[in-house]
Amino acid sequence: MYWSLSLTKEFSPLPQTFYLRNTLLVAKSLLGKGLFLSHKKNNFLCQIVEVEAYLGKEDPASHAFKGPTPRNLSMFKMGGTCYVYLSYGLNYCMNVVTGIEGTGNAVLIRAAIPLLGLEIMAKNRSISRPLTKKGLKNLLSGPGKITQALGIDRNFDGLSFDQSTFKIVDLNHEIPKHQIGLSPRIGISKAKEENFRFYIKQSEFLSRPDRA
DNA sequence: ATTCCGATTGCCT
DNA sequence: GGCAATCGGAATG
Repeated sequence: MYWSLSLTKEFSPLPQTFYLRNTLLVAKSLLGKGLFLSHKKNNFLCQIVEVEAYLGKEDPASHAFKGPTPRNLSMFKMGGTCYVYLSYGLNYCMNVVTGIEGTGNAVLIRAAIPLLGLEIMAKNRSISRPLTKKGLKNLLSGPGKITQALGIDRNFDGLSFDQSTFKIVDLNHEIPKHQIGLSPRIGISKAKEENFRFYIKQSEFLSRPDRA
């Protein structure tokens, strides 16, 4: 598939109603969607292929489990808000807040296919060109890689995904149910058994291989 | 004031 | 597969 820059300008942000649904459903629905960012004269577009759901106060693995704090405050905003936090003191991770205000639900964006702005992404990721096929797969294959590639940091925390310069859009790539994989979430120590990670099966852009 | 530890990544063996 | 890097929020003294 071929994407032109002018084409991306026609994509509208997803309506807020998209985010005001069951978090697991929103997580699944985010697969195949596009993340667009226009930042410092750079235009980025990528397609989400892997996410994880975190179920607010009910979920021991969620940052929202113990209620609002200065760090997780934006998790408790209205669905469609961006929550960014610093992970391990090194990497930023980006979430999509879901549900109504105060619930603290969110979906972590874990991996994506780079579509526009590849050269700048590689530069931001300190990957020396040329961009090989392997390099492409490595560009956004992890939550910290995505934010680094797009230049997303805590300044994006609390923003809404409905702006012309920062939005999640429908790329009209509907993912058939049988192509959606389920697994436990990665890197957590609590609620390990829950299958709240969703990914597009056989995608080469996942944070880890899809082993069947 | 101090300690603990994590929704990660990349480099080394 | 193992482990260091590096930061700040949260818990503890």
